[in-house]
Amino acid sequence: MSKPAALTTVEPDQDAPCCPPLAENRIPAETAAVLAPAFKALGDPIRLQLMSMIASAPGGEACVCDLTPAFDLSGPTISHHLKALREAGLVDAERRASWVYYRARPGLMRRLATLLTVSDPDTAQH
Amino acid sequence: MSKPAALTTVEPDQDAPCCPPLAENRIPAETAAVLAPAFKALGDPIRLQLMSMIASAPGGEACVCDLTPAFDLSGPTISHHLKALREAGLVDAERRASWVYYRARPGLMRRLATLLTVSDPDTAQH
DNA sequence: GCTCGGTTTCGATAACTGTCGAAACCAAGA
DNA sequence: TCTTGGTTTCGACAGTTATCGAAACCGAGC
Repeated sequence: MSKPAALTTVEPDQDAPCCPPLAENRIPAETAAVLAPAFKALGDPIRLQLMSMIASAPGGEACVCDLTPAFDLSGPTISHHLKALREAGLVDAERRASWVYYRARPGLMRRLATLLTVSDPDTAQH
Repeated sequence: MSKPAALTTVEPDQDAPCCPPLAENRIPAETAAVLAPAFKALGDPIRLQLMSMIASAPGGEACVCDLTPAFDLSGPTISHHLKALREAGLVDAERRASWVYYRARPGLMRRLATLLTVSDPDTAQH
């Protein structure tokens, strides 16, 4: 590994063919291994809020300089959480001038949402 | 605490009014604090598979005796993971005769799915 | 009541995570 | 080039988690 110059976005098979809901078929171990890290990344209140702030930001992107002061945490700690979201493939980072902007990657989010989809009890047809 | 007789199902505000998608409004800290533990519970490959096996089981319920041998892990370890899902409010457990059956709680799952919903790029109207 | 099979709890241990301050890095401007 | 402000990385520490074997628990059946 030749020092990938920071801000790398690891993407866990971002564009894989989308998965049927969790409740329809037993998901294979490989799929679980790929998707669990994304849920794990969302499994922290700070990261969940960060994700929401980024995804709901006007223009679809949020500056770290806006994210950091929204929490009672140090800069390094916020950076650490953002890195976790990045490595989970949930967000992308881009540096422009002095600031770094984060943007949500809807692909994986959509895949997770589909996985959790539960058939409506009324329209269910097992 | 007077020994709650095992198999307690802690439910994190299961029937709270459902939340708008993560990408539409910045979610408040309280909501994040309530929902993050559920994502965290799904953030482990074993638990994700367990959840899938339970939710997709015929009749909507799965016996621990069927779940345990599906993994190369000890009984106590599987029980530990099931407890995590229980405490996250994702599943319910019921003992019938000698066996314990697990059943998915669709309410919270639906809430999580809604939270992750991303508006389709085509039909988006920001 | 005693035993037995299934399941959970307990106690221990190794590995991981969240947090911080210090240091390094990077782009902009003086 | 030097400084400055924004961001990430490093190193450390406390708290949490995954895993196991042993022990306890709980119904069923003898």
